[in-house]
Amino acid sequence: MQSKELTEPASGPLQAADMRRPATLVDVAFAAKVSIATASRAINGRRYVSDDTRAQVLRAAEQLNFRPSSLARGFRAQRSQTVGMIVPDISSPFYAAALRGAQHVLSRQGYTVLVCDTEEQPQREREALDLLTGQRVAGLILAPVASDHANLRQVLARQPMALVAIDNRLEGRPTDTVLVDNVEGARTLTAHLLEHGHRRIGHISGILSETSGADRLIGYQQALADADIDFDARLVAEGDWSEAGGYAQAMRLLDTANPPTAIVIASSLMAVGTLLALRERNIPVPGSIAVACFDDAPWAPLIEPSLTALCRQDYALGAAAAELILVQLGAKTPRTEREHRLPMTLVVRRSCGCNGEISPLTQPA
Amino acid sequence: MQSKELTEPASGPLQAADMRRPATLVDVAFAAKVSIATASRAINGRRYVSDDTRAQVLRAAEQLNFRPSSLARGFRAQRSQTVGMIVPDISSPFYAAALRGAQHVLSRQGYTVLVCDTEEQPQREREALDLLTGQRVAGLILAPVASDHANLRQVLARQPMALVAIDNRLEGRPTDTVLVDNVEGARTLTAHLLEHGHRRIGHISGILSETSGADRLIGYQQALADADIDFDARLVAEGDWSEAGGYAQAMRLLDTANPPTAIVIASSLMAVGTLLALRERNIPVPGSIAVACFDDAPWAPLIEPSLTALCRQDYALGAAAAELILVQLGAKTPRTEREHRLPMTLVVRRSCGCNGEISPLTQPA
DNA sequence: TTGTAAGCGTTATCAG
DNA sequence: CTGATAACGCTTACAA
Repeated sequence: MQSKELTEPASGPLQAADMRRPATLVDVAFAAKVSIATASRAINGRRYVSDDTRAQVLRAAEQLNFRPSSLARGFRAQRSQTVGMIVPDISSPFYAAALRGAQHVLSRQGYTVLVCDTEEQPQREREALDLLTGQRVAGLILAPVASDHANLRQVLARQPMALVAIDNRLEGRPTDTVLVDNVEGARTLTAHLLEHGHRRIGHISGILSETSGADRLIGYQQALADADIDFDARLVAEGDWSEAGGYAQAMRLLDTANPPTAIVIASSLMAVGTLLALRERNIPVPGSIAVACFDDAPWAPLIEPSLTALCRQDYALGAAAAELILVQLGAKTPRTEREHRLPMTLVVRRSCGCNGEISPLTQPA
Repeated sequence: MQSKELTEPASGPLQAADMRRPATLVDVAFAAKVSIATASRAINGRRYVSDDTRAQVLRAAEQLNFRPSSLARGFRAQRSQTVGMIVPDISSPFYAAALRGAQHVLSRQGYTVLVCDTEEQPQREREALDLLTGQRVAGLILAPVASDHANLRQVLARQPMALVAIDNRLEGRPTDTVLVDNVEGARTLTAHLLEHGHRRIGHISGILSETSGADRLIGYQQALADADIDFDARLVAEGDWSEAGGYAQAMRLLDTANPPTAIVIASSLMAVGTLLALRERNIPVPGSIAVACFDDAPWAPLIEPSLTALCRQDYALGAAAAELILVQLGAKTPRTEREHRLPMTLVVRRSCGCNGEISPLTQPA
């Protein structure tokens, strides 16, 4: 008795393209003179639609500029075509590149990426989690800062959601994880400085409560052990990844009774701080103190002296995390490991004491 | 006759917190022994709810770990609490910082940010627009690359949506826009090199079909005109913002009959390319050729010679764009201009010929 | 092959 | 102040 009203949009059929309301499936069905079900099937490329009908519907959709509402779809599916990404600082080149990689992979499968920048605050990490939970994201790529993940566990208990940790391991919960091979990287850097003949090698570490920071320290210790050198805790200064932190910790090491002749630094930003400290003290690099660090950057070959650094593949890291999300969501992708550990490559320049060349470009795209 | 079934969730009341389905308003209402309508009012802090009832509802919500579904809300409102951001390269420090600024402002108002990276391809810009349109984003922050915005206009005709352009003007359509003062910046750089006594100043420009590239060229020309110097088109080489482009265009300028004695470069990345070219040719900087560029970077003080550059406030740019979105959405925010032109400040270092100091830090946070 | 109708969670309208 | 109910756009059993 009311089938006419049902197929016809409340505000009348769409005739002009300048209507103030996005076209809906009802509009399309009406224009193509079919039922909504048929229109839906045609749009989604399902079987059991005659070629004629399909063409008709697609033409109508085209004409009306129809864009299926992801909101309605997600609402019905109880899950949005959306993946959240929570990072401590999206303006950091590492996370920005990782985001790019993730977004590249995900957008190809029709997902969009919701970014949340926690500004390094656990409080904001919790807020972000709530926000994304409310959005019913299908998956979450998380670069954890807070070590307390009670609320994360709580959320996941009620919300089935693909989860991949990046950069740091998520302790206390088996989770797909993508990170760089921090232990091996630190071994490589330290071993390289050992090859230059250094025996008193310092380490400006990252934040040690983060697994990446801890792992880098472990690698440094392993390399020393491999060379039969006793570990001296006085040669380790805990930084906070930042340039200012690197500066401060470098000063601390320089002010010890017996300063190192070489330093392994856990980030290039801290290396910059260190170089500034050394410059201030008029200590020649690599002459009096050699330096090698993590996290190569585009400017590493240009500074004085050019930085010997480990190159990480941030884009690949984000892309790998996204792939893992897709795997968990059952999308079509190759099966992958539980913990991806991406290798890093040493880019030898001059700060370590080598005669590094002047290379025009540094990081692979 | 069925009110019992309606207030009680289909799968039975929620008792344990480990249910496999997020709590809904129905669950909360049931637990608080009120109607869904009342529960909704209580949750949303609306009037006409007794304090007792409200407390009861909030307690139930808390217990059940209730997170209102943004999907359902958005679906009902025909608009998500979401703002899209389309940029050509999110791993570029400028866009990354702008994203951070935007996300900071928007998340404080309960919005989340959907990022799309177009990888500089107009095709992907169109796809991103479709994706975000489907998501029924409330607003869109767009850093345009494609000059053809026909489809954008088409989309906007049917979808009411807050829109703010950043970085480049969106020609042919009055749009809120936030950009840096490109003309003034180029004038400043050029004038500074003029003060050093240079009369033959070249320009490695950005992409001239983008308004930022065009404006920078205009500023360069204006400064020359102000100094009564005739414009010589042979001194302008159109780059593409990239390091490789800067290298190539620098070589081109060097290979002309009468090379410039100073160069204004439209981006720091291109300046790096230029410096590498000059180094390759053994041309001392600033001795034989002085250099000054746009887009200061953290590593600018560390390279050899340290770069004289214009500092842009990317974070502020993103934040301003977000504010404009909020204004358009009628949220509570101060009224703002139609076109924001953020000033840039000249950071004098050594590549221009000044005796720039070694500053420990560069960019303001 | 096509059509009908239920239902996803929320808010708004209207009746009590 | 509170409760019942319709509606938002879409997918999907199920019916034809």
